[in-house]
Amino acid sequence: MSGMTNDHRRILVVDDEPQITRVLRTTLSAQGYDVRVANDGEMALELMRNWTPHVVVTDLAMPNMDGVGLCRQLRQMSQVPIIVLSVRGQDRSKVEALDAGADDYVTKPFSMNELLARIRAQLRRTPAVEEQVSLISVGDFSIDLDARSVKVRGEEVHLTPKEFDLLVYLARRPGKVVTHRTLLAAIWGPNSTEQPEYLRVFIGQLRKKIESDPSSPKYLLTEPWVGYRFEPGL
Amino acid sequence: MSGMTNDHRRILVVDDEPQITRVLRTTLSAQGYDVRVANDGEMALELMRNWTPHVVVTDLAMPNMDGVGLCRQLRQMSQVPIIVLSVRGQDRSKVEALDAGADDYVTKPFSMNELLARIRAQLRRTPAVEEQVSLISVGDFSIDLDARSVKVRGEEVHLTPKEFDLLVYLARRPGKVVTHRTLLAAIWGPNSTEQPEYLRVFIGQLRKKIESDPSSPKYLLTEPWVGYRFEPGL
DNA sequence: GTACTCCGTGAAGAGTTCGTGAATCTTCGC
DNA sequence: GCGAAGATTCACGAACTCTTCACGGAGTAC
Repeated sequence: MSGMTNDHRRILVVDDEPQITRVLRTTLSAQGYDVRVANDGEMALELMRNWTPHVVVTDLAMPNMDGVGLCRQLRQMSQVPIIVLSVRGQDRSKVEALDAGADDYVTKPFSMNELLARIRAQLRRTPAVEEQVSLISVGDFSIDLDARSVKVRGEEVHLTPKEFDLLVYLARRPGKVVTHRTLLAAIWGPNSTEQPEYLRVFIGQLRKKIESDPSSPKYLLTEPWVGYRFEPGL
Repeated sequence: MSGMTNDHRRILVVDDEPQITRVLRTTLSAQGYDVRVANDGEMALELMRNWTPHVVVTDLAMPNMDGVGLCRQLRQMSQVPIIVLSVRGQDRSKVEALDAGADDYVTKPFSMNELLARIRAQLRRTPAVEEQVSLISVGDFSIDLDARSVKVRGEEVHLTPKEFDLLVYLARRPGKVVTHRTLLAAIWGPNSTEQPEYLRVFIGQLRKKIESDPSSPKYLLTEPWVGYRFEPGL
């Protein structure tokens, strides 16, 4: 394992106790990881939408939303590995967290070497290849994730942030139907999965911008009662 | 997590102490897992070649080849998740095992509930083969679960959500008779098993769409007084 | 033959969802 | 503050799906 660089591996640390986050931030940064800290679950979810870490390390006991709740919410929008830290060593806590979507559970006090090894074990499973790909090229579309620009049939179109996120999510799964619920959770966060009005509006906006005939879409297709599907031309 | 069946999930237990293997085999089998036991590393590797389990649970201290060595060997041939059990709680042992390729490390004595939860967490990452398959291909049918599209004899047909769910449920059990009650519970939920009229209507719709001669069905067959049966052509 | 239950079909009505335009609210730079 | 861009909310017609009902045929028991 030694000799491998940890550069460009992003770790999100979630904890409300500053002394914990300070230690974790320092140690993980020294290992070459890219570290950001959230003080509670809400903040963590917010960060997730823009930053997409490779591993989430979270405390169990937190104000607003506890670690278990955070696991559930995260699992709605992402497959990111989650490591839960806690002073509680009972079976019940462990089982609850693991079944809520956590991948590992470490009891405090823990050795930093152990945590680092467990993080490495999780990172081994996520190839990080997807993140290196900054250019999605499917059919008539060419999407630059870094520049956040989109070209359709060679022509550049301007998309707002939400429109862009929506298109990227669908374009990464060409031909696959994505349910309303999944889309809402991925773009607007797990709490907003009740109002599908967003989708209708933004799909409409997107069609106006990327379809040659918005009234009979060719790329952004509706799957009635289920969700939407992206078909790259040819 | 409850309600999910563990059938056809295979777990390989590696330990040289009979009292441990006996307990693990009994408990895991009771959970519905398919369990096999190897008494040392050599035997484990031998089993791996023919059996391909979904998870390996191994002791650390063993004759011939210890758990760390086994991890290294397994990683040469497989990506199977490995959970290491050990009485040794030192950092060094944990770090060594995890860096050798183990995915989790549980210190003895451990709670069986915790181990079960950790096994579930690992299994979540490696979906069973049958679930990975997003394409059901039987006889004249080709059903893409992700795209929610159905092809019959090469021709694409559009199905509504309920029709699609119904067909998928039957197509996953080709040749088997599914009772009215089971079908209703599966598609409409357990509460709506009182009105079998739904079935007649939707089976009729499906036949109109997928049968070449809906009046004498070839695929969707009626089993009088029992239920329906799906026969893939040829 | 008669009565009964189950199955297939068609169609009508109800109920949801979808697409669209526009109004309102928020955010951010100047 | 002000204005512009984007995000959110609302309303309404259209399109689609689901549910319900009625009727006739097929099979079974007596």
